[in-house]
Amino acid sequence: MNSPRRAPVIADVARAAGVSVPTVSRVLTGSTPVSDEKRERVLRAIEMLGYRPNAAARALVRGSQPLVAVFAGNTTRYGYARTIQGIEEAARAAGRIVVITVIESEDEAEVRAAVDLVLGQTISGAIVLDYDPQGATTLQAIGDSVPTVVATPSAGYSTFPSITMDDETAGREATEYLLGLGHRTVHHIAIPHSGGPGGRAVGWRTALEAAGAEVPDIIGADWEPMSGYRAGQQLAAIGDATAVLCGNDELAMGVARALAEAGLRIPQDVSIIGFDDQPLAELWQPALTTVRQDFVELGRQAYALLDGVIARTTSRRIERAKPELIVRESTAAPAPERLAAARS
Amino acid sequence: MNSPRRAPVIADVARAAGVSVPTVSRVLTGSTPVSDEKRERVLRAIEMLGYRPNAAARALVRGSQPLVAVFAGNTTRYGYARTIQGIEEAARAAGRIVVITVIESEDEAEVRAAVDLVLGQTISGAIVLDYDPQGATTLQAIGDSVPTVVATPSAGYSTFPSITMDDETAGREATEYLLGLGHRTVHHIAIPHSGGPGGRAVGWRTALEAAGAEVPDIIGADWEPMSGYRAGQQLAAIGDATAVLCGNDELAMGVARALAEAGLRIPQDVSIIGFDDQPLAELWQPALTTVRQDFVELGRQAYALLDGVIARTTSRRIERAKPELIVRESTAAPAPERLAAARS
DNA sequence: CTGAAAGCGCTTACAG
DNA sequence: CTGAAAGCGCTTACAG
Repeated sequence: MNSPRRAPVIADVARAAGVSVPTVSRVLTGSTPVSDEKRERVLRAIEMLGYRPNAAARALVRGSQPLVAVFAGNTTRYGYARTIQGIEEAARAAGRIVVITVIESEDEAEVRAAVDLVLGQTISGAIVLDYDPQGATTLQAIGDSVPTVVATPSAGYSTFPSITMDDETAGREATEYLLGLGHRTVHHIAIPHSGGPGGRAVGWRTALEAAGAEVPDIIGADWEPMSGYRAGQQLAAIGDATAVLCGNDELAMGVARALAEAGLRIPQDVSIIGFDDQPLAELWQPALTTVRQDFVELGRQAYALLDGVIARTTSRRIERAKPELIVRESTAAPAPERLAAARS
Repeated sequence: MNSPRRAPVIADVARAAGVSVPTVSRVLTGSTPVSDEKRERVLRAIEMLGYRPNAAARALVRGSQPLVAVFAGNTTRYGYARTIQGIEEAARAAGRIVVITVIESEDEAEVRAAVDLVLGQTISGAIVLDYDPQGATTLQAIGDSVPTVVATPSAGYSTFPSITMDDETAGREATEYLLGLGHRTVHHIAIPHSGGPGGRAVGWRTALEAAGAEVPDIIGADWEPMSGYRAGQQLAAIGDATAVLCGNDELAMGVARALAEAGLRIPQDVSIIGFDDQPLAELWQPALTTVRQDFVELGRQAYALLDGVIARTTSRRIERAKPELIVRESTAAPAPERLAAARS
């Protein structure tokens, strides 16, 4: 049942249908009219033989395959996974298939090897998920060899057409919300590389400075919940923190657990805001206030942009997907006694 | 910076190096020895021109591309995402790239369209993630057109070479553990399609029957936490439940929230076991007892198996990845008063 | 509308 | 070790 035999080729179809090879090709591509009678015969032969055009041969003459390459630092973290989902959906709907490559390190040789492997394919275009430093290295390795588009959380300085989420505004608004609740300042537990231009940390700092609030040191973390847990322990040790903005929801959950273990109540003692609104955020106890990001839509837009770039209809348009603050149970005005304690 | 120009072809390299085209091909493939001097010249020309072999041309003569297709019902859910991660890692290490296609529905025409799109490519092989009913439909659409392997949670009856997790044993052991703690019976909140041969529900039922325990009706759910929440509300309404085995961790978390809202304590009133050990499970409060599944490893094994099938070294070997029960805080012996209440 | 011819960029025998 | 030739399976002008 699973031992491949020689697949039929276009000549087999032509023979079976009693027409020439180009005629079969014409009914396949629809490029030129074909008489109803011959078309019928061809279609029947295709059906009978189970013929499928050889994409490699087609690509060789056409110059490209209906392949779109996605380069990502990761495929399982929430933002990446969702963006990829959006890209795949849009690509499939457009009749293109997506090859996905994980760029694990920033090492130039490794990046180049991974990129070359893919660029050896006659792909139609590439989408780079520029959520981390590998993104820039990848873009450099791709160069101008293929139409390329980038999806990025922060409005960087990329020369490539790109779709960005407005992370800076998101960070600013979340911080302003907390400040508006009466918090003296807001701590920030950051995912890696979010301090660059247009990043969350920039918006957070801007809001703090505009309000004349003290700007605490950023507590660094990675993307994993356990890292948030450790950051939460640091935060608890600070003692006077009443509000914290976390780089993603997993971090926020880790922080929440660490604070709870330290005897702090959420939101009475400390308010927490996450980022992403992943499915568990609303079920967490207390339900997480968070900045929702529509990654699936970002992915769809990235595909659409690439489509335009390939067709040369668009070039360097920058779209922005708007993040949205979802207020739930993990944020509140600071308790007066906690504020007083902090003051002392 | 992003406008492609004509890419150099092998003839350009040959000309620049002052050798014939086949000689360039020989240094590229290493199929036949080439004099050091010419090899040097060729390598230099390749470097200078930035030449990359055209994979479509290569595929046309070789009959296949270094492409492995992955068909999955979903790319973002924990098990799927992790399995895909394992496949991608292994494939990249072996110099193959992976195209991923989501099969959304069971509709035969849709499945066939998606499969045909991919099979049109001269791929080396395919891996089907048979975690849902689409899996079977996909396998049928692929037929014997290409070397194919399946990764599945339950030891089904597939005629394709496959890697399975031993879901039945996992379900049985988790249930036995709960029974051993003193619970009278164990409820089951099931993800879709887990009741088939080799499935979790089978192991659960087996353990219950072996212990002479009552077998409660299965509460159906999907994979999302909110669905677990609703199932948890149903469970709370039952009143006498003291233990529940959930089809995945997200479900377990939803259940936990619903039970907590109903005033039930975990684990004093109700013990909960999840499935997967996703990263948040250990941070949940109380930390979730769960059945850990190594999906990344499952993915790697699936790739290795496919590799063997392509090379005709292996054929229908069945591997089993062993799930492991991780005991944490969400399970305990039932409280005597709760047992008494249940009895009345 | 339709067939014969050429060509896409490579690799693989075939002769040396 | 190396070049000239053929061929992989398609599509695209070119003539009718």
